[in-house]
Amino acid sequence: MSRKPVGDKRTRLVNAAAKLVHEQGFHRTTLADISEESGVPLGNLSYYFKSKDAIGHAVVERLACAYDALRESWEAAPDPRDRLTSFIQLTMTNRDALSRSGCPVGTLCAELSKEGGLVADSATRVLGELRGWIEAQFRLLGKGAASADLANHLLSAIQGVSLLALAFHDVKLVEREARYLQRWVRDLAG
Amino acid sequence: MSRKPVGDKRTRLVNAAAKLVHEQGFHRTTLADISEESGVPLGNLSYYFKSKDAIGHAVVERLACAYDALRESWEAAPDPRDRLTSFIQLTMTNRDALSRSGCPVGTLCAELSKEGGLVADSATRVLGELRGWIEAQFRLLGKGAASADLANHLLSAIQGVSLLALAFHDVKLVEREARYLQRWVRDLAG
DNA sequence: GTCTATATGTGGATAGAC
DNA sequence: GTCTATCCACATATAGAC
Repeated sequence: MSRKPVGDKRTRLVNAAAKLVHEQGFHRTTLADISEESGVPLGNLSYYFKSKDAIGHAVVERLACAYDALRESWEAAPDPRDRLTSFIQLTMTNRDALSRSGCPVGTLCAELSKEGGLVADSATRVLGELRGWIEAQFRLLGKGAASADLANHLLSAIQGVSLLALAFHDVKLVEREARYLQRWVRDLAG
Repeated sequence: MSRKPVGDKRTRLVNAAAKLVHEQGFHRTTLADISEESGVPLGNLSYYFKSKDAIGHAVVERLACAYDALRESWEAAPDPRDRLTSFIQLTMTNRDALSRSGCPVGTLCAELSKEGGLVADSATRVLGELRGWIEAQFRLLGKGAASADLANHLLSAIQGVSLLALAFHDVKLVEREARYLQRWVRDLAG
């Protein structure tokens, strides 16, 4: 019952692809890059994925699962305000990666939404699920019909500061905006 | 003194490249695309630009000039609050293009900042000039040391909503966030 | 299932005639 | 200055041995 280095090859491929796509973007990441990073020979990729888009889709599915798990952990808190605080705290925790490579979902949407396609659509869906969850928290806070706008506003702020942090390579931007948003959530009437 | 269709070839090339880069992104735009869009034969591009990066740089310079002109027009208003309102109004005016292709500067930064290089740096500089101008308006409003944070907050909101509008292909997002920000600027104490 | 070798297409850049 | 034809590198995808 011997075990290979880290998980099965499919998992290693998706992990490698996720890392590279986040750091370099989807177009700039080649199958050769993924092969090297994962240690799986180039020609073997096609056994696990029939195309580069299929790898991209698997990467997005992996992100979707990660966000599912995060939301579940945030829901351990009974107060929706605390849940939103946890969400904002995530960007604070990841501020180094954000200022280096941006938001893994947001930059993917920005890069691929212009051309459309399966990967772009699934990345947008991940963003949409997150937005829906945020909106639900505002609803629980009694914001009613304004909840959708508030969710878009919060997600915009997070995505926007991630983009600025990436462009200016400035961690402090995330720190300051996160503090700003934490106050904003705390001070919301309701 | 006969005249060619629209301006000299160099200008036509940059205009075509700007349009395509905005709509498709930098990597996905090929020299062949630019050749076709501009009507300038492929092999002739090298006479005007020595590389694709040189074209990208010219496109960003064109954007920088456009924003210079915009800021100058906004400064016709003596009240900094009105100037900021004009800035926010710009995204409202361009909401259709934003929801189709995102912010011309922001998406370029998102795409290229991960790899660095001349084009990424100049795109970031355009964003920085805009940020500096916004900060100056807040300073004129007496916001003092908080002006930098306020500028980053406003620019983040604009960039964030542009990204969401692009991902979800939803014009209404821009309309609602613009209204939100207009109120925010109007209600700022000072 | 795993891998080497390669086919096929495309993109950026250039050579050189006019 | 302008344009046609082409080179070369590289990326995706596949063929087929083991």
